[in-house]
Amino acid sequence: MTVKSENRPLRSDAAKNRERLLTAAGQVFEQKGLEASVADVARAAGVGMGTLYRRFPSKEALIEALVTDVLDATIVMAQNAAERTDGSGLEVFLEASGAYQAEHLGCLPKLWNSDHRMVRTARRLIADLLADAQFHGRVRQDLTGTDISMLMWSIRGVLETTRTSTPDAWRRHLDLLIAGMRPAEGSLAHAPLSQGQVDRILSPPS
Amino acid sequence: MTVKSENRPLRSDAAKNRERLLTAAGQVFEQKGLEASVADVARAAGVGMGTLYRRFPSKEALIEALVTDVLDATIVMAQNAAERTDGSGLEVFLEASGAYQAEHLGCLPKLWNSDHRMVRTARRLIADLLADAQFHGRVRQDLTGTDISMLMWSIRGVLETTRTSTPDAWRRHLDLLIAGMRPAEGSLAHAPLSQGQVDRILSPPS
Amino acid sequence: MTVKSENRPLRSDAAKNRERLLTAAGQVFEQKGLEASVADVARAAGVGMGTLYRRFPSKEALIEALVTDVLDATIVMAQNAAERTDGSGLEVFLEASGAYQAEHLGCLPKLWNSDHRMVRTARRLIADLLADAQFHGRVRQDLTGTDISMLMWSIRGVLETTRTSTPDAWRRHLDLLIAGMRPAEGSLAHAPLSQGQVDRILSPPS
Amino acid sequence: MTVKSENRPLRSDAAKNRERLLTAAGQVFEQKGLEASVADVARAAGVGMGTLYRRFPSKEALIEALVTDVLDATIVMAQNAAERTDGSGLEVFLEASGAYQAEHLGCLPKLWNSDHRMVRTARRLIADLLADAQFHGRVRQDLTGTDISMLMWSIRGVLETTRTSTPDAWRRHLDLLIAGMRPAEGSLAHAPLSQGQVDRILSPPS
DNA sequence: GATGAATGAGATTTCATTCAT
DNA sequence: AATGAATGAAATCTCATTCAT
Repeated sequence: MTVKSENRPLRSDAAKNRERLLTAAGQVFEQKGLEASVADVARAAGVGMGTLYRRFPSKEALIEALVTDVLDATIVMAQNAAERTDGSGLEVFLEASGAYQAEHLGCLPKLWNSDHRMVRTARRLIADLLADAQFHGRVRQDLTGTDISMLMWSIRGVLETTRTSTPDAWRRHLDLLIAGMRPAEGSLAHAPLSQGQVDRILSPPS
Repeated sequence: MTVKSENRPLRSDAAKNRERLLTAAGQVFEQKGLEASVADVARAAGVGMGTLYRRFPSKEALIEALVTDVLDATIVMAQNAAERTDGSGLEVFLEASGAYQAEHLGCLPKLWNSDHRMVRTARRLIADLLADAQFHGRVRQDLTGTDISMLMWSIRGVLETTRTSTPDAWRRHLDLLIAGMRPAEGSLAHAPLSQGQVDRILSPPS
Repeated sequence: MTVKSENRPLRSDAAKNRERLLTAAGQVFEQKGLEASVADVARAAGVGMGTLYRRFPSKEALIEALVTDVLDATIVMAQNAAERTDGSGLEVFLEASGAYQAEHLGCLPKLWNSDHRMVRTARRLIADLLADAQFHGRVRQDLTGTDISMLMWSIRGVLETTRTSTPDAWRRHLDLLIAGMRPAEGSLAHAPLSQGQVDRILSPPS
Repeated sequence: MTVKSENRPLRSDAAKNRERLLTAAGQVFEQKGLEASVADVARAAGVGMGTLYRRFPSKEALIEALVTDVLDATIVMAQNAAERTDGSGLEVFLEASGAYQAEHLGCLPKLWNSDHRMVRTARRLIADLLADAQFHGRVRQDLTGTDISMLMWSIRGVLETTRTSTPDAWRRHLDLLIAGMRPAEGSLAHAPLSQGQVDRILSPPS
């Protein structure tokens, strides 16, 4: 499900190196956390440091590429979920996206944290899923897109702690979250975040 | 709400420095994350490096002291909440503890993550609050203590991202979580974590 | 007489740096003692700290490499001395090894102190030299290999103090030691150390 | 056998602290080497750092005081040995002084290394013992006082390695040294050090 | 006079990044 | 284009010495 965002196609061996590096980075960061050294990544990928730095100009760029891959996949998952016609798309998406994240823990700490171009795309798709779920009466009317953003952070929080020992723990938590989303008497006590607030969270005015 | 666990009382100047260091550490780690250097902390506290290391034998110990302070406070909050007689103690506690964490973001990434002695104390108190809430019919019967543990990780996840820009965002998320805890038809799709699983998460067999 | 024990050969520039580091370390430690900083060594070698630590994973490893070089040479000297057919090999060896140590003072304090694999090899060769010398009647019968071990510690003791000012002083002391080894009436008042005792000295049971 | 060299007598509690510090320093340095921290010494002596620094202006001074104590005792031992009328004084002295050093390992590395005022006193006494031994024909005529100096460094070298595990090993080595000192055919191959050379060793022209 | 807390320079070690081969 | 050696700034931690209590 890895996707290249480059315009010019890479030479095939170069592309292969890129894949190997990303796979290795995912595994290494999953095991040792993002503090793992780039040398570890290069070794795991079986390439030299120079090759790594030829593909990715910095460690940060390498991590961002991992994030991009996950976002890419997320968008696809949202699009697939949109094909549901009974309003269950949102739930299907949340479960698919949770599963995908559980298998790509390497970049978890940076996920849903930065103002990635693709985050906005994903957000629009998710907003549609939410509207559809509300239209079908599957979730309460007072939910907004920003609530779903928080929900992603929430799942990430669970995954961060349960990562290794209990890789399916997040599913139980998602059950609880979905239960909370179901229509019910009254409305939530606090107002939702505005979209602008979330924007400011992701790219602080500095 | 800071509490000394030492046996011998510290000399007054030493105690003052200890407080200054913890405060400074909280602020520095809140701003720069736990990767901030201890030199930064010492400078912020206005003391030399040696003083920091006299009080805390390692960076890790310094962080743990921050965690301990939060856990200490959490236990007190749980005890206070237990005085509610209408089963609302759990909710009161979650809201109080969320507010406290939002003001002590410095040690967030290590919170609810390690097998601290006090975590077990807190867990017992929380289990009582949960049982009381269930007894009064305020929350669904199929919840267990481990669900509340995950709920804490979840809130931490939200706080981690919203920390600076939107310090109250977590409240809205807690609304959703509490809504999910309310009694409802059927039971959650997945089985809860066993206590043993959570134990293994916090202190992995290595 | 430096010998690489690595399996894969080093790239030429790396090998050159390795040599430069060992030479520099020998000189710096000789002048300032083993407490000299590794930064001093790196500077003397004209390389960065990172290079030093790429070659030697710790200061201790660097020192051990110096020791290994000396032991390597010592073994060769013992083997050469073994070609003597008149029983003078032991004396030839002691004088050669003394001279070599006098020129490699850098690692003196760690020499003959640790349970290096090569120490055991050297010990066997020296035991042969001793037996041969005894067979030819050049040294007293009640000497044992452990006496020669002590003799090495003894020469090291003299070198430690006379190192800089009087680099040949040890020769006079060796004269005295050899005189003491010559056959004579009676036997030495105290029993020799057992091999086990020396083993325990070099690798204490902890 | 500890001796004060101060002119003005110390107040009794001050003197007691001095003793406690020296005893503690001896033990700590014996166990951990001279790299042990002064805080370790202060703790072992049961006094504060301030007290230590009131008695001894620096770590170096503390070590020198240990050395002074040993030299003091050495002089006494040399004087006692001088009462022998059969020329055995030198041997008696060497054995007594070896035993004393074996029990005061704390300052071993600095012993016989520096140009202490008392070293010259000791040296004169030892020269007398040597002359007497030579007069009685117990040791060879071509020995000089500087040979005995080297002999002390030699024993120190043995003690440095055998310190803990085999506290009596040096006795066997002294047997060998004494055997080497006995009158024999011919003379030692190399010339002895001059007194000036030894002086330069102990206080290098810098 | 004694205490032990505070200091800060300096030691070892790591690692993102660059560059010679 | 690929390799991995070199770099050196920065991090954690120690410890001889000073100084407030």
